[in-house]
Amino acid sequence: MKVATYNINGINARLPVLLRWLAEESPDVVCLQELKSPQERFPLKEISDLGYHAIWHGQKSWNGVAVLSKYKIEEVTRVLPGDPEDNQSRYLEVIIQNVVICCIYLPNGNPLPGAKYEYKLNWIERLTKRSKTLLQMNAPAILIGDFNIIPEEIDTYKPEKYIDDALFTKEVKEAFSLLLKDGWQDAIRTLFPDKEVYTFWDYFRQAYGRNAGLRIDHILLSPSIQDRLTQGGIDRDVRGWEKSSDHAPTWIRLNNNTNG
DNA sequence: ATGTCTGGTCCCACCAGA
Repeated sequence: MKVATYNINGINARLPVLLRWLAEESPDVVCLQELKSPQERFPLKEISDLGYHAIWHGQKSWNGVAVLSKYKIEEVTRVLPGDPEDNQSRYLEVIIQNVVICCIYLPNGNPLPGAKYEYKLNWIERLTKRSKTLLQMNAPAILIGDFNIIPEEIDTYKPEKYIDDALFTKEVKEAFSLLLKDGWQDAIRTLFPDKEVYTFWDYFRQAYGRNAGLRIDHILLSPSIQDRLTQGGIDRDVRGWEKSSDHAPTWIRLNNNTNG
C-alpha cells in the first residue's frame, strides 16, 4: 500500500497537476492539505474518475484537508479533540485497510510571537494528546501531513535563516522529538538517515532552482506498523511542473499485513 | 529587506495568508 501526503495549495487551481501526479504515480492513499476550497467546490468527479474514494473537510479561502483512497474509507473524526472553539479545517482521521490515518495540516505559526504561534503550540499539544491515545490503543496508525516543523538542521538549506521562524523554534522541534520518543517513527528520515530530503521550496527567489528547500511534510508510523515500511520518497520533480504547489508529494510504501 | 502565489472582495487592484 502506497501512502502519500501532498500540500496541494489550492486544489482547484492545481487540479491538472494533482490529476497528472495521481495518474502517473497511482498512490493508494493520499492525504491532501490546503485545499483552499469550500466544501461544495471539491472536484469530486475528476478524482473519482481516476478510481478514488474521497472524504474532505473544506473551508472558504484557507486550510482544508482531504483523504483520497482506492480502498474504502471509514471516517473517524474531522475535528482534532481538545478545543471546541477551533473551527479551522486542519485534521481528518480515517481508517483504511485497518490502518488509522491522521491527515494533518499543522498551523504555520508565523509571525512569532503572537496569537498564531500560540495557536500552533496549542494545536501541537492537542495532537500529542491524540497521538498518545492512539499509541495506547496499540493501533496501526500513521500521522501524516504538513507539520510545518523543520525537525533538525539537516532539514533546512540554511538553518541560521530559520532561527526566529515558527517552523524551527526550540519548542516545536522539541515537540516533534517528543513524538518520536513516544514511539512514533519518522519514516522518511529512517529511510534516508543522512540525506537532504526536502519536501517544500518557496515560490520566492527561485528557491526550487537553487534547491533552497525545507523538510516539513512528515509521515510518522506507530510501533505496530513500523515493520511494514519498505520504501519511501519525495516526488521532487512535481514541484517543477507548471502551476505546481510549493510542496512536493511525499510517500511511503507498506507491505501487506501477513499476520492478520 | 526582498520575493511569489492563491483566493476573496470589489470593481481591476488591492488584501491576507503562507
